Amino acid sequence: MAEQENKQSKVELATKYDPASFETKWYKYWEEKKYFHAEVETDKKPFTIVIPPPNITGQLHMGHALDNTLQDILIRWHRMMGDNTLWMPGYDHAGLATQIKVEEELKKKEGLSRYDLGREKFLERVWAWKEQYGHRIIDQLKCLGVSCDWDRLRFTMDEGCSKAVREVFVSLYEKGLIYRGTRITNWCVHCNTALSDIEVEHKDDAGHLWYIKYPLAGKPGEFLTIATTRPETIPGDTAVAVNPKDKRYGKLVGQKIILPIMNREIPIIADDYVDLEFGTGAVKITPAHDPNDYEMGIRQHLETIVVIGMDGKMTKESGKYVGQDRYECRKNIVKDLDELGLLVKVEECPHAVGHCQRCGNIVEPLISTQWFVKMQPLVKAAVDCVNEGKTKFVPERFTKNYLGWMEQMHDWCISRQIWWGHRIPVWYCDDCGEVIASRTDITKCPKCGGHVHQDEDALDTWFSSALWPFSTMGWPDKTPLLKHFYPTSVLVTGYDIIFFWVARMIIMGEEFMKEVPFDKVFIHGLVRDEQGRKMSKSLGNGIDPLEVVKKYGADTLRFMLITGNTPGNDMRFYWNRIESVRNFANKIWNATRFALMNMDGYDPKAECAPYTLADEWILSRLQTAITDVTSLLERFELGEAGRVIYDFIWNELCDWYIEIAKPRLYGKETPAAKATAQHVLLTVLTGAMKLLHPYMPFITEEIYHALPHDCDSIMISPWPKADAKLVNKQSENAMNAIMEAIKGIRNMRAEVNAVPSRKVPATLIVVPELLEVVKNNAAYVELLGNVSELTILPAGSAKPENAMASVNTGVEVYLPLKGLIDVAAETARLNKELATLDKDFKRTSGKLHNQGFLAKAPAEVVTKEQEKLTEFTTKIQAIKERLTYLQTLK
RNA sequence: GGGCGCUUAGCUCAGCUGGGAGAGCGUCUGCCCUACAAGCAGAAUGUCAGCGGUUCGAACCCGUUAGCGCCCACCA
Repeated sequence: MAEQENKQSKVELATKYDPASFETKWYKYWEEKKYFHAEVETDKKPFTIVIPPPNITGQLHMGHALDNTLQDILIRWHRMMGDNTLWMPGYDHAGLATQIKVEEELKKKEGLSRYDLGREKFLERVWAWKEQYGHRIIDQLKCLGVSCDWDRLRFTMDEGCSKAVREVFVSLYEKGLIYRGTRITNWCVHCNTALSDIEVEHKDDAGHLWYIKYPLAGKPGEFLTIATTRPETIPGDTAVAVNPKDKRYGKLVGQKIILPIMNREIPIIADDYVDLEFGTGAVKITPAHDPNDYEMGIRQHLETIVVIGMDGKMTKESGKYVGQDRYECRKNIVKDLDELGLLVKVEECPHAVGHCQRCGNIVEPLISTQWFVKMQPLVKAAVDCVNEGKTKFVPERFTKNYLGWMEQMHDWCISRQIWWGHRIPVWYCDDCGEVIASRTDITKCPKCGGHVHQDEDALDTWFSSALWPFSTMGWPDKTPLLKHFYPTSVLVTGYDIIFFWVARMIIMGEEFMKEVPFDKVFIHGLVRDEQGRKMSKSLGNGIDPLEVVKKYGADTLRFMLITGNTPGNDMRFYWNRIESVRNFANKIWNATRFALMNMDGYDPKAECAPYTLADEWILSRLQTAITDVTSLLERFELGEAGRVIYDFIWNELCDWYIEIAKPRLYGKETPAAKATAQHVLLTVLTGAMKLLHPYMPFITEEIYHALPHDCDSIMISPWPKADAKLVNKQSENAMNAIMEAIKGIRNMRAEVNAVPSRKVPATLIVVPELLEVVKNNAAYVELLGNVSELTILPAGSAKPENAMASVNTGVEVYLPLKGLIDVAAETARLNKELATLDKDFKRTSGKLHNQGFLAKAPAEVVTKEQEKLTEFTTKIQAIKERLTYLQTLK
């Protein structure tokens, strides 16, 4: 029997948990077995997630690790639940970001700009770059263990996604929801392109407010003082405005001013926009360089003079400043005004200045011709569906964020003056001037047959991202995939891209699918460094997830990222938390080693003895864990669910059950008893591994295979279901009482520094309802309390003399430590306990004497309080008796 | 100018629909006991930011104040 060839017990596990030795192996195994792949199974419930596509420029960072672990947990859990589970992966061409990267490389290696190469050649380079690096992040994701359906890997610029982009663009154009217009927009003079509003980051700059005298025309020596933060735009002024209600300036409206330096006459006008309180109440108007002035220019029919060019340098309209950088010009103009005696004063004026999200340079509002999406008609459906709860944000507070942003959204500038991306599918006829938006490329004008040329610009990257939930599933074709898996179940992403991405997906989903793209939006926070700072390249404080995986394993990183924080909140990365999770993995590892060491002769069909109290208890606890974990996962409380699993494995299974089961497993009882213990241990360990699998896929798979198992992989094994027949509150209560008694013994032993090698006798005095069960399980107390001689007496029995006492629920414990009792210390200890109990007693008793409480509190709460009161009373009485007794020893 | 979040043990954070304050790390004590020293057993430590309210009962709900942080916003 010793050498019986058991398929399961021959697997040897190393003494220490070494994730590197098996993680790669299992990932390959899963891929080979096609476990990640999903086909449409119409008889099953679909569960779908589309990945937030990482950029091809990207390296995996902690944000990705968190985001994808969250998704993987949900995906693996649902797959085990038997759902038809699809995780659609892909990556993003990241237009501007990638272009900048390739341009930098080109500059560095060959000293060339993209213009030197020309569009076609440059794009070849970007595609080459994409081929070389694009897959890097995918491979990195695999190291984390994510179970995406890689057979369906998509790219925002692949044929299908491009087709969807064209369809959406042309369709919106035909509906009049995309238009081309010349207006003031955010312009990055460094990246040389227009930007949408949200690509501009507003940061407070330590600016100045310059007060400048503008001479009144025909009234020598008279001035109107204006205040400005941007003196370099003075050459472009075409008016000075005051508020019509402003009594100070009323009579000046209609008069002219001589624009300093330019010596050009401009009118003084009245406009409600002007704030009476700010500055001097008179404001210079530069329609070409300020969004508000631009609006006013239109209202008031003002001239528009462009003095800052698209390159950020002053134009010839600025006169002598031509060619100067805008900030160089600012200094010079201030200096010149000062010399002219027109500078009144300068004030500190911190104000928000827009910076380019990509390059960090200050964005310039400039007039250019761009393509826009008209948002107002699209917003309503996207707002309604959220208000109606068709899409729910988790945590809920982000709903308000979303709705607030939607309400005040301006039209979306979608054209970019870049080459890498989806080229705008619009052609212009050189002959008749016809503008043609087309789903397919055209070579001549459909109207006059004339020559056509395509719009030079590319689309905002987020335009294609907005279609991701359905473009990846084959839209605009009516595919079975789309029919079955759309809308997706949940979208997992950080709060930082709700506006960029989530909002736009909802808008496009509603418009083109007439359905929300996802039922739930699960929002998480940022991973910060130990000091709470954002991880960034410039700070150099980023921690490479792959480094963590290499040192500690993907499972450890995953579990650490998910636990100990709450959905939607930022978290900090702590190496010591990594270590503590690694210790947890090691704990599991060794518990499994222990189980395997004691599986000799294990036969699942062997005759078993009846369950012991500990068996009933741990099986009952497992059912509770299953119920709790499942319901927490349903509510997206992944951190709490993780904690429940951790506690169950470490504190209940390892600390108590395994210890208690040892004698049976060591064969110190009957073979049937051993078989039972083996069976229960395996059942519970396997159940726990299943619960843990979504969090720690690798170690659980390794262990699953080491133990007797039913499936080829834990990841396709069924998710545990709580068995009501195994829930046993009575056993739990009895076991709790015994555990408390053991703790009492341990506590007292520690007080007197009784070394484990020295066994001590003990006496238990037990209430009637527990007497039987404690007697039957005296062995637990002897074993874990390290007791030599255990005496069990019914309540009311005479208490042992010269003994330390510990009063627990239902069980009093006495350690007769001959001559060892330190009466003073013992008295102090008991007094302290008494004080705590006294407080508890008073609070509980107070409640029970409160008519309001008795009348209004739920019956079960009242009952519970009554039970507590009895407990406290008994304990207090016992302790008091001891104290009296101790007095006699003095 | 709006909106949101946070304030709980020395540190980092949990505490889910109100009903006896928790974890990890750190600290202290004792242990290499045949799964695990990446471990075991035990211990200490909290006016749950302040104030007011609702309630029989508040860390939790409402109001308010303070500190910190974030997001949005076209007042030069």
